[in-house]
Amino acid sequence: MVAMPGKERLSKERIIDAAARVADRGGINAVTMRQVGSELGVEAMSLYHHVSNKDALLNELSEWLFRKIQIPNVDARWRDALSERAHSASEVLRAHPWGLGMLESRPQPGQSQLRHYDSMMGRLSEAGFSATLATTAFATVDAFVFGFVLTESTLPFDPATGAEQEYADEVGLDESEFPHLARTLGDLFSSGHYSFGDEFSAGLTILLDGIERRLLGE
Amino acid sequence: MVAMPGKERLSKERIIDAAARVADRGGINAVTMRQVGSELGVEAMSLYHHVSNKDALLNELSEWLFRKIQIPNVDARWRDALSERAHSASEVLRAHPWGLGMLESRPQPGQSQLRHYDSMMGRLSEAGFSATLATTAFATVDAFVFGFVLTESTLPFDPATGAEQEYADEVGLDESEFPHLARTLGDLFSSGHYSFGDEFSAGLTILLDGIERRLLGE
DNA sequence: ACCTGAACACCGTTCAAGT
DNA sequence: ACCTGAACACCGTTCAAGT
Repeated sequence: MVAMPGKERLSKERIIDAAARVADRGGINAVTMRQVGSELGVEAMSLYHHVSNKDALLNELSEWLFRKIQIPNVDARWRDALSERAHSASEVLRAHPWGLGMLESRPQPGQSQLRHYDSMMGRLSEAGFSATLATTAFATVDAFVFGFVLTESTLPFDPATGAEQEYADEVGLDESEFPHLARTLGDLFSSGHYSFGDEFSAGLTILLDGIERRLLGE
Repeated sequence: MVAMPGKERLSKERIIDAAARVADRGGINAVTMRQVGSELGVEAMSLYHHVSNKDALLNELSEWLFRKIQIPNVDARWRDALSERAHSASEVLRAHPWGLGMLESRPQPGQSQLRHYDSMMGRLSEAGFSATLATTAFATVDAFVFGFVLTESTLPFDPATGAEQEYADEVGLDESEFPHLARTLGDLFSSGHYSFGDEFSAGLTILLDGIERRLLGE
């Protein structure tokens, strides 16, 4: 048998990459053994020679994604380290929003997560954080990042395009039913350049300020 | 025909309640038309007389869940209002962790969400928040809550039982590979009563302190 | 008006069979 | 050693049929 054109050997790596492409196109529900197989020009059953089942494939996919989050520089000051982690994580998750839906059903922090924890605990303890405060700080920043991207992904407009106002107009919020909300939105848009995406750094700054205050008070 | 024992008339409400029970038992993936039907002693096809399809049912289920989050008292001070919202939301989501997985794939804030936004904007603007700061404050607290419960749900131990140490021992973290992490965990557990669940109020306090600082500085 | 059975195009997974 | 076809028990959904 001659090698077929465009048909390389299967491997775990190629399967995970294919699964990621399928998820990027159609969300996590599109990731079926049959779809991933067809992305590779192969029957679904062939995948079972390289991953033990679908659940294992999803675990690998989750690791694949979280490995993309950058580990902050060893020389970074604590504030930069937390901030870099937050920005890198939010970028990765924004590019692959299906990752959040996976978090809930995947168990266990994987190797890539542990490497992140370890590195961050190193930076923070060097900066004088107690074990407790370091844990709180990291957990809080991570929770904020995950939750923010999750919220963002449910918005009915794309925050990147700044179409917030068009959306609000379109919905035609009932002013008598939601007076406070209507006024707030009016105020936001009257400035002419409100973007929900900016809330990310605003929230992160509030968080880091809160952590700094706690650090100095310890 | 005589009414069958235990077989009341179907209704949208009964279907949503049944779907919630199925999700509580088996997670969101267990919510299939056939499973929900069988929970009600009825064929899957019968459901289509009351909900247009599965997607509509999941939207109703999402509304059902978010309606459970308490709207803070009108007289509450801003800090209490945000704190009550955070605690109520985290309780509801902790009791029904499948709700988070739904957020990502559900579009649109529903009526119950809008009511919350409106009420909170009312409390915050009375307390002197600008529209921008009010939005940032609410978005940040919500992101933190969602993200925290999401993180918590991926932990391999139940934070309510305080079995953190047993887990850490069991994993047998490689001290040479993750030295900082190992030391941090050692410090945490040496106090004898570390509980990850406590990170919630610790993080929330940091957040509220950060918001207060911003409010006074405006 | 409300419920159902059969049917269709999908799933994950097993297993025996091909090369 | 690696891939596949047929099969099984599941999905969501349609549609014609029952009461």
